[in-house]
Amino acid sequence: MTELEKGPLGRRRGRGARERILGASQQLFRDQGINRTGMDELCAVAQVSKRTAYQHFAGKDELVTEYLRRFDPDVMPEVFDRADLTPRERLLAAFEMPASTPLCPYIAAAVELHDPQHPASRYAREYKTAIAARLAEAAREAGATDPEQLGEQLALLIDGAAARTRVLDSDSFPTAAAIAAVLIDSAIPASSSAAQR
Amino acid sequence: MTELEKGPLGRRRGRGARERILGASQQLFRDQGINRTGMDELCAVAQVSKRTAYQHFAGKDELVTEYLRRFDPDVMPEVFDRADLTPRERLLAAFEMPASTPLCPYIAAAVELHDPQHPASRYAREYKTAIAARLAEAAREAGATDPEQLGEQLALLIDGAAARTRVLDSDSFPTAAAIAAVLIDSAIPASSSAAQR
DNA sequence: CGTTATGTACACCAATCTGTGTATGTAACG
DNA sequence: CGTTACATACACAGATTGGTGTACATAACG
Repeated sequence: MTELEKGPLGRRRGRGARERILGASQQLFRDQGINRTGMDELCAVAQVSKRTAYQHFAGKDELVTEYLRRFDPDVMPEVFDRADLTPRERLLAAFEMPASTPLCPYIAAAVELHDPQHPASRYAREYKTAIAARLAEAAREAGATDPEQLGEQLALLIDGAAARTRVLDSDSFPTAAAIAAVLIDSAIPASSSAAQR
Repeated sequence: MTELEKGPLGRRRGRGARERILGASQQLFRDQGINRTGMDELCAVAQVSKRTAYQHFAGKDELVTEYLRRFDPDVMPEVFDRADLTPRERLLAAFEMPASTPLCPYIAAAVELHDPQHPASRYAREYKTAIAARLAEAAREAGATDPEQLGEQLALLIDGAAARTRVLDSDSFPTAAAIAAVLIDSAIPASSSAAQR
C-alpha cells in the first residue's frame, strides 16, 4: 500500500489503461448515454480487458463519478481565458457553442442516474455552481450592479439552451444569446457598458 | 376488426386496463424514469397482467410514445385559461411551478430514449412548439412587438429552470421569472404595459 | 536478475429486461 | 342463454447487464 494506487499517477506506473477507460467513457457516455453503454462495449472501445477496468474502478458507478469529476478542473477555459475580449464579450461568448456539444453531461447524468444522492450528482452541482461563479466574476468585471444574480441568470440560459437544443433537435443558443444581451445591458449601468463602444 | 380496438374507446368496451396502464406509466416514468421502470413493475402497479399490457401496446416503445402523447391535449391550461389575469400576468404565471413538477417529461424522455428518430421525440417537439405558440399568443395579447420571439424566449426560460432545478436540486423558477419580467418589459412598448398599472 | 504491479483472455454467474405461449376465467352484450 | 372480447396467472425464452474467478503474460523497478 504505497498510497499511489489511484489518482493522477503522474506517468509513474501503469500503461495507460485508466486513461483509456476514461477516454472511452467520455466518448460513449456522451454519444450513447450512460445507461445505454455497457461495460463490455466500453472496455472494447478502450481496448482494455474487463478485468482491468474493474481493477481501476470498483464499479460502473465509480467510473461514472470519475467521468464527471474530470470536467471540473477546466471550467470552460475556451470562454473565460480569452484576454482579447472585453468582459461583456466574454459573457456573450459563453453562448457560442460549437454545436458539437450534445448536452451538458451533468444534465444528462442527473436524468439518467435519477438519484440526487449519487456522488456524481454532487459533482454536477459543484460544476454548475462553478460555472455560475465564473459568469458572476466576468459580470463583476463588466460592471454589473448585481454580478451574482446576472451570473445565475446567464447560467440558467445556458442550461435552457442546452436542454431545448436536445429536445427540439435544433440549435437554441442564438435565442439564449439574444436574451443574454438584453439581460446584460439591463444589468450594467450605462457608464460601464460604454467601455466597448 | 371493428376498427375500435384502440384509441379513446369512450367506455364502450374493456374494464379500464388500458387507462390503468397509462396511469401507472405517468407515475412511474415520472418518479423513476423510463429506463429504470420495468414492465413487470409497471404491470404490478397498474394491477394488470403483463399479457394484457402487451395486448394493448405492441411494446414498451409504443407505451412510452402514448404516455408522452397524453400531455398534448391540454397544454398548461392552469396557466393559459385563467381569465382573471392580464396577459402579462399570465406570461409570468407560467413560471410559478408547484415544485411538484420534477422535470418536463419530454426533456427526461429525450435524454433517456436518446434517439431523435423515436416517435416519442416527435411528440416532444410538438409539445415544445405548442408551449412556445401559446406563450407567443399571450405575448401578442400583451402587446409585444415580436410575440413569436418573446414566446420562444420564455419557453427557453422554462426549460432552463426545469433542467437546472433537476441538476441543482433546488428551485430555479424564481430566477427564470425574474428574467422573464425583464424580457417582457423590454419587449412590450410602454403604452401597452401601462394597461396593468 | 527477481519481484511486484499492471494488464490480459476467457469463461462464467446471477440478476434483470422485454416479450411470448398457453390455458383459463369473466364481464358484457345480443 | 350463449358468444365474444377482455383479462388473468404463470412459466419461460432470449438477450443483455454488471460483476467475478482463475490462470497467465509482461512491463517497470530495485
